[in-house]
Amino acid sequence: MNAAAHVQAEVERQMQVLRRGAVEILEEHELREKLARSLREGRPLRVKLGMDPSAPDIHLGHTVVLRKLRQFQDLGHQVILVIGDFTARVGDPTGRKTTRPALTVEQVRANARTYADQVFRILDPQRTRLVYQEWFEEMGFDDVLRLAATYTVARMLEREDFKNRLETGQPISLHELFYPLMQAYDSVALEADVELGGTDQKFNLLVARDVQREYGQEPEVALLMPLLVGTDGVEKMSKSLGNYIGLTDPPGEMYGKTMSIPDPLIVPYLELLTDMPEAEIERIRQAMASGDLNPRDAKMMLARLLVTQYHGEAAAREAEERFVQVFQRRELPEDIPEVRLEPEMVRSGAARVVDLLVAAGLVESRSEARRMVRQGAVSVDGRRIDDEQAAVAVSDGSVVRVGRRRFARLRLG
RNA sequence: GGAGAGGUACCGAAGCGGCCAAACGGGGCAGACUGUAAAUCUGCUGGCUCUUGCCUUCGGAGGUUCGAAUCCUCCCCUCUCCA
Repeated sequence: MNAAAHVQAEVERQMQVLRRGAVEILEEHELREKLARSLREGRPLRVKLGMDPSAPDIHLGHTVVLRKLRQFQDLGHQVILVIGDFTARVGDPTGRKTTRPALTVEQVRANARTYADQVFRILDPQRTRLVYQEWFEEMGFDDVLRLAATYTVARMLEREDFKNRLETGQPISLHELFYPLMQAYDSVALEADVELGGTDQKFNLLVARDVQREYGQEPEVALLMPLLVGTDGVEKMSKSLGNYIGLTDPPGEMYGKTMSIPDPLIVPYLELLTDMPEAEIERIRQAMASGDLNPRDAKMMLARLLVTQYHGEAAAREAEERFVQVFQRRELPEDIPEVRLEPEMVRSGAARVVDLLVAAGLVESRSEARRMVRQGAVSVDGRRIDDEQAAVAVSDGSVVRVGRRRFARLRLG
């Protein structure tokens, strides 16, 4: 095989890896050319990802793109993470019905640090550059105008977010129109070869290509990954919607949350969040469709893979055992948090339910405690309590349970 | 600069002097059913007391009234049309 053929084969191999899960690559042939040139010249591609430092906690939704970056790294390329410290002070309008609040410099820096910690659970630090948007600090007004001149209002309003907000009478602050331009300029400043983003970033990435051209650069390739649907099965995963699985969630929680996702999410999750080979995913998909595989078991496989990835195999095994014990067999977990009761709460071996629930921190208010009791969600030592006034017999080690998943073990004296 | 419309609980949205802690829908929580899936059914969804009431809540600050989410004044914010 000659050199050219080698390059060709390697390009195809890389393309196959990079295409997994991707919704769209703009343009695919450009990526091929860039990869080929990179191989010929021995120069890694500069792959850019902008990170919004307004939400410091990373969840599995973010990892879809991060994992793709990791694949680039494993193929020998260079990743540049742009902490959007400057744009965070502007506020990204993406997917928002209203304007995001601007952050202070201190908030942004603090968030960026916690962000970085989590990011390196996925990325290879050796092949990652972490940068702030320093180039904006020294831009003069003439530079800003030059940037602004690269785009027209009409084109800016093509963007769906803006269009929707305009049509539904939602406010759009003037400065928000600058966000796509600023993100685009990042690519100019870094001379990015490739930029990653969720499909919601499509507009921004397209603007970046245009703006790069305006500045005489070769446009970057935009690689769009799907937005991960959250545990509710409807909305995209996000912290504010509460439908997320956090990277730092403890093993048990990570396992449990995964088990609560709707069935249609199993395959996409396997595809986007694990390294399971595509052929195997396809087998699982068919087995579920034909009824040979209970989706629950596929989900358990998924949950185990995810917990293994972030907490190790031992933790995953343990999480699974606990899950089976508590939720499938409805037994008590081993590690119930203990709560010490004030002696005066217990009179002749009994205490009022409401007091118990509040003292154990299982409910947020006395009213909620009453509601829970009325709805039959409360049990003490396995006996359901249905009278909110009841004084319940408790002893050292008694277990109070609210609903399916809230427990407390009482300690007296 | 001018003329209108509007800001209600987690979200959407009724209410327009007392019967409003505030209809209805969504979401969330709990129960039944289950695979912590989906679908379905039922209930709950400000706090404190405990069922009688009390306290906080309807953009903000004042005011009128026995009594205001509802009326008045000023302020803040948003939208639409005109210039």
